[in-house]
Amino acid sequence: MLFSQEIIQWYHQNKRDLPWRNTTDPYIIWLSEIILQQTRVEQGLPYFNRFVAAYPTVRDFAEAAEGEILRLWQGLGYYSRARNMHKAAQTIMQQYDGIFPKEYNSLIKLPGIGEYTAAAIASFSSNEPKAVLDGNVFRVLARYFGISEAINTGKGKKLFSKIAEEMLDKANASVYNQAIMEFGALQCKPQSPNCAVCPISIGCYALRENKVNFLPVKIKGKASRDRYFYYFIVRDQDKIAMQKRGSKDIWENMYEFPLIEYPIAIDLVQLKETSIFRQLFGSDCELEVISTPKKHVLSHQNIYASFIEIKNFNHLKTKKKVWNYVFIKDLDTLAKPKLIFTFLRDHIICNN
DNA sequence: AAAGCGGGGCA
DNA sequence: TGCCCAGCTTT
Repeated sequence: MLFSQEIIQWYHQNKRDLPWRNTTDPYIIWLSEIILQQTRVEQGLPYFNRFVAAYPTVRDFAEAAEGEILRLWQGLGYYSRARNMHKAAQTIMQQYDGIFPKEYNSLIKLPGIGEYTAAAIASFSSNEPKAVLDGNVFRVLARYFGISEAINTGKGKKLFSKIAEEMLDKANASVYNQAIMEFGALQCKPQSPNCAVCPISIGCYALRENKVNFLPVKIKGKASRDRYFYYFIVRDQDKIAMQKRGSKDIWENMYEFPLIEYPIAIDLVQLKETSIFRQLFGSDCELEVISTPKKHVLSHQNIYASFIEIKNFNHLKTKKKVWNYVFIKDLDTLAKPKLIFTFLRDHIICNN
């Protein structure tokens, strides 16, 4: 049997029942696809359900506030996805009269939609014959055909893209695309794939040559860099100082406590002597360490975060005019990075 | 072409 | 620990 037909048959027998598979509505499929970028199905599933409930139509999404969307996205990571979705939804209201496009060539122009996502939405919603190429497809193709070209170079992507298009069952693009991804996720897994019961083990290069654990090939990225964050808990009765992060760094537009970032790890005495600390808090307040340096790992950074409460703080004696104080009861309406909302939860300042 | 962007799960 | 996950955008 043909490669594509074997994969499709396997899919019909082994597929998971996932909510976004019961529709051809491109809006719903878009929600699921953006959420699932670089994200496991189990992690994304509860977010998908929340977004469908909160924004049943693309109009609802477009009319929401960015802060509300980010709050719903809180904890999922790669927050530019949420900001780009908001822009895309507004573009669809303006340029497509609120009708979510199904054509690859229209989808690819929307913010946050790249080649993979455009192919996925187009094929799932209207069976347009565009092959998806995600981490699963790279792995299945690399192993089955024995492709040792790296998957994260321009040359490699071009090569794999060509093979993916050749293997696509053009008359059944929707089912085939979902099938090969599901096959990669459940059967041809990164670690310990289930080669013993694989329907395409005959013909698999990697199994034959004992290279399953060496394919696909990926060029390693740069090592993570270390950053040292000193967060300050500044209370004013039933309020607490919060600030919104800017652009060109992690967690854009999300909220955190007043922060001093320092290039190296330092202790409280050194911290109080820094000019930035004096500008923010003066020199006659007391500090109490609430949480000693906690390592927060991102894909490309290690953040060592300390949480320090400022006592006896008189803002009138500093150059900084006023902090943005937020009622503690309103904290849960703000979108915060994981590092911040877990701190709040663990110290019972608010639930999330 | 390479870097930047989260958070979680698993061996 | 290192690697990977239904990748995209910016530099």
